[in-house]
Amino acid sequence: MGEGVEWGLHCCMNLAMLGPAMAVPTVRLAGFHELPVAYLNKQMQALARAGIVTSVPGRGGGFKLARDPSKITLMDVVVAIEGTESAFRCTEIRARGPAGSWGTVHAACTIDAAMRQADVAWRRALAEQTLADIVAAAQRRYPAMRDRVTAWFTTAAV
Amino acid sequence: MGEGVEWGLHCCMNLAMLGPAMAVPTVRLAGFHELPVAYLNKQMQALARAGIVTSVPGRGGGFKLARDPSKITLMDVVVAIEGTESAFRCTEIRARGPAGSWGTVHAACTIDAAMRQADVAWRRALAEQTLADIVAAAQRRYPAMRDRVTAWFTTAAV
DNA sequence: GCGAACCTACTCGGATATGGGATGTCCGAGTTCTCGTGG
DNA sequence: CCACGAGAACTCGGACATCCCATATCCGAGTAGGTTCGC
Repeated sequence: MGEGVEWGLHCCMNLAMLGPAMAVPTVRLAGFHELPVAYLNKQMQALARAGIVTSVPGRGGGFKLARDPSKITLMDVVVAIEGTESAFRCTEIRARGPAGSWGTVHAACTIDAAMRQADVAWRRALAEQTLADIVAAAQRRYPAMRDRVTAWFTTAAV
Repeated sequence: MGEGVEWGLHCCMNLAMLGPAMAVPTVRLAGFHELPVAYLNKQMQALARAGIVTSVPGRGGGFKLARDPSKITLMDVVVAIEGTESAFRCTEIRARGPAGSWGTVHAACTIDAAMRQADVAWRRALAEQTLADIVAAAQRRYPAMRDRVTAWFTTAAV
């Protein structure tokens, strides 16, 4: 799984804490975690295309969450950045070789079905957790987090 | 996810249908699905190292399942070939940047916990299914499968 | 003082290089079967 | 006919190339805000 997923999740988490009022440019989002600016921008574009964040162009622009954090699941973010394909991809090797002419290919591959079942379980687990849940959990452990984050992001750049 | 996982699963499935008596060389396993011989051999070595199959050297040798198919889970095969690392890897980007000095790092990352939870669900789904289950399911759809597979593998090479 | 036009700086957006890991290939060590030979 | 030994062929096992995608970077189009000029 790509590293950009982690970045996107953390950035979305920060945007969720900041609220939908202010737009944060990529430079600041990257600076908060010391990430490569241009590459993070690429991930943010993916999030924008998926409709998770909205981009505000021009001076004073940036990114902000497109909808309430309780309406954004981890699944949404992962799919937006990593793509919709499942980890396991059945290439139907049954069709190649001697067994290809046996007629067994006309129905679903048993192995593919099993792997797909596991993939569904994974997706379901991700879809059950929203950004709001994550923020709430973090807030429960570090009550001062939101204040410190908002303080840093609203402060003028160093 | 690597393509070798699919190959390894199908090969294990074939070995399960053939029974533990005969050892099948890589050439035949590859020929059944028209796969690159040497590269499949690499995957089989991984399965051997993991103790899923046992290798028989010398003429007439090959690979055979190390234990009963009901004792081999899909999880075992996937881990043997793909490795034990989970898809998502937390690099602790919280520690970098200004938030690194806030002391929030001393506890687990909330995002990592959520992703890990999904990963556990995936692994659990894979661990619940054994090779015997897969073979039984396939057999249920194509009752003649085992016979045809054994027939092909026991027949002298073309 | 007020408004408008211009200009600058800043932002996103997509097109463009680069490196590491999966993919693919090769040859050597070791074992087993086979064939020939002698008793 | 049987035992035995040398040979050959076949197998796994790991070391060696190659290709593709994730990573990383850059520059251009476009916009908001600040500035200046005119009234």
